[in-house]
Amino acid sequence: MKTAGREAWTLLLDLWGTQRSRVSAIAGEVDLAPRQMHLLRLLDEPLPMSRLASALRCDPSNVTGIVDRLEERGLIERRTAPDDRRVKMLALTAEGARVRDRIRERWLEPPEAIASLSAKDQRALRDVLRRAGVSPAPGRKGSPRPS
Amino acid sequence: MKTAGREAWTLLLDLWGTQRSRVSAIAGEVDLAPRQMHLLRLLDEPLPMSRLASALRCDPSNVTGIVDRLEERGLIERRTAPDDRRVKMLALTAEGARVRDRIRERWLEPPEAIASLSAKDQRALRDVLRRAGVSPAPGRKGSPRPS
DNA sequence: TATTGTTATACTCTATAACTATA
DNA sequence: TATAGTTATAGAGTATAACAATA
Repeated sequence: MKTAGREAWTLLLDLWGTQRSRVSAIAGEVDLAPRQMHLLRLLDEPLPMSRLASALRCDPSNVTGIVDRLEERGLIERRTAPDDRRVKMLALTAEGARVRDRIRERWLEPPEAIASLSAKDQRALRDVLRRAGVSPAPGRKGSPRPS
Repeated sequence: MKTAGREAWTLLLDLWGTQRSRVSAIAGEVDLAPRQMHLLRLLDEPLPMSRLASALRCDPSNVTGIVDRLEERGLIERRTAPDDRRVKMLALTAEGARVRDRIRERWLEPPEAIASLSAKDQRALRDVLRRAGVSPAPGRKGSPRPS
């Protein structure tokens, strides 16, 4: 009964496992630590630091350090929000946007296991996952599950 | 053309993103740090430390510390291999096996997004992923892609 | 009073390089 | 010489709690 769901999940976890090396590899290519790479990857429009903390699913106090290092590298900058001077908006510099684009390009490239599927299987996979109603991380466009 | 594969991959990454909180949650339930939880999760038969390093995809020097903490907690023990006295086999204690079982039970429980799919969709997902030929992590049984 | 971000603290994870004890 | 594991080191991520500035 639930067997198919459980096996599907196990296979997803295995596929996920192979991605650990990918994260290090991509981070290494742009000479950033993994979390710094992820923060940059998630940034489009300027966002308050608190939003990044929830996108990265970590405590807000961590974001301070990650942002410090990205700012030292000249990839992002902190801008005090005009309407509420407590919040700081994180904005990409021109260089930061270039690095982010490079990260995304690599990040969104499907791994061999997915790329080698037949076109039909790829469509089937996409359709099932759409129906699974996964909500994208904050900072990304996309339509969450209909209510 | 490649659009379906790319969208499928994006959806998988989103689903993956939701698992970060799950890891912390499960680790918290058994009062272990995330990597300690993962090492325990991967252990069945006694394995040399080097095998765990590759299963965890990290440098062997890290395994020393992770194992130290698990050993202090009485969850695993180091046994010198009789045939090659350089290698240390990691073996679960009785308590370690109990904790590992609890971790696995939670770990293999499909998240809401998968569990709420129709039985038909779950089977379709499983079948496509089987065809994707993902190899499981070392230390697990399972048939890798047929050659 | 409540909230945003920072700091201080203590711990864990990380890779690199040098070391040991075996082989 | 080569390999399995350790130690030392330095840097990064992690949550908690206390704090400043602002609301």
